[in-house]
Amino acid sequence: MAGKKVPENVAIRLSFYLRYLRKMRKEERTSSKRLAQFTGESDVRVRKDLSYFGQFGIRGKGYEVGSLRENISKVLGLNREWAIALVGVGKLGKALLSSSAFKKRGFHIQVGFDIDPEKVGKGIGNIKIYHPYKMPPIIREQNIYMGIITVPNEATQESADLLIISGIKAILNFSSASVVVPSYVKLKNVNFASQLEIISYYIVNDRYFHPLTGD
Amino acid sequence: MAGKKVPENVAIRLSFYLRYLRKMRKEERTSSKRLAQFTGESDVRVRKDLSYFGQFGIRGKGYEVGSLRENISKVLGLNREWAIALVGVGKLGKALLSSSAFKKRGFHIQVGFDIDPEKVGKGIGNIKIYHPYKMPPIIREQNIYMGIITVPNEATQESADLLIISGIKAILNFSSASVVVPSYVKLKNVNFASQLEIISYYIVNDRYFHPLTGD
DNA sequence: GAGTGTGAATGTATTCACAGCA
DNA sequence: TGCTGTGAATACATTCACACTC
Repeated sequence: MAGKKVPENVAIRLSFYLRYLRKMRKEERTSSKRLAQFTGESDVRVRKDLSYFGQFGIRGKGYEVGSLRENISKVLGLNREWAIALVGVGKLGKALLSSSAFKKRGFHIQVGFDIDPEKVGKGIGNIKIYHPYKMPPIIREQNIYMGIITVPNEATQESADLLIISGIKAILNFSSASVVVPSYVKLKNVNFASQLEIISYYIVNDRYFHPLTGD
Repeated sequence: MAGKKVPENVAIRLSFYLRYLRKMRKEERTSSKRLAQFTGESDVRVRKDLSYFGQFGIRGKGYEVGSLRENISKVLGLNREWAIALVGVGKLGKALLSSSAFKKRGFHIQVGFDIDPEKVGKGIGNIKIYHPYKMPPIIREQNIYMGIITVPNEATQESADLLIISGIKAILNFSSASVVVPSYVKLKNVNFASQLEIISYYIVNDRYFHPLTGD
């Protein structure tokens, strides 16, 4: 927005600030200090992060909760509804479908795809399941920009390819296979095993590195 | 390990390198260039990342796949089995239980906890479900260091607290509620809604930022 | 010649220190 | 006085350039 260099992963922090602000339905005002405490950041960092996108506070007073919530939402692109396609309606897919966290934030899984003939044609909740070959027309018609992949590893790349030719803009990949996408498509990998590997690294390296001498 | 300053999130990249090396069961040798291509990094970065932990390659030749795989595994603490406790055996919890990705990497979900009387006492696959009040003795006896939380938001903090008094060292939190943990406990949040918010940010900001002039 | 390993240089993110406003 | 907002200083991560070894 402003002409500043915006740090690469400010988005994840904004998302955290927002989570705090959403809880504060009661309070009128808050401060960078309180935001910081809650999110585990420093107060300067909170102010700096916000400053990349505008001047949302009042000097001496703090931030007005409601308007800050609005402003951050706008920066994150959450002042609208997002329609989502789910590819792979297995256990994980179904778990995501039933998650209320999405709907509350304006993310609507609107259609599902699966090759299982048992599932195709049926509906789960109020979404319909189609065979993947129907992706392009359906995704185009419904103005869907985001896709979630929860298929077995072997099917990951082809699922991504189908989403891409359907005109999707971003993919959230839950499979542990890696995917290649053209640079104009945003890809985010959420690999559960990787998460545990990282945790493992932190645990064992705390053992190697002496707790007092630091690194 | 060595006296170098190790970058904060080298672990996630190591985890990616490893994924590539695991696929290469056939090949004997590889190079930083090929690792880079596959993982979307630069070859220098690959070499630098590896150099923080030792000298694993041969000048002029490259890396021996098997030994590099071993070395990275050791750095990540994957040359052992990790026992895991699962708190919350709902849809997501069950999806994780049935995921083969964990077992293959030495992560074993060994026990589950849930307050639902329907589930307590029964087993799913070959793990048993207990009431949460049993956490401390069970986790201690079974040498469990990692906990995964997949409970509703309201129950998140108390689940974490129980894990912590049971002596857990690290927590992977799938709930969208934020948790406070003492500094000696590693916490990793995997919040699905956050992931989508970040994607949303990338999509809308690509619109603001001109595609050619860059940022 | 091919490819690793690494100090030095550059680029990016964070923190400091303080000016400015309610 | 209290708290935001921000240029300047510092710390950190990445990339460059090249010495080194097979």
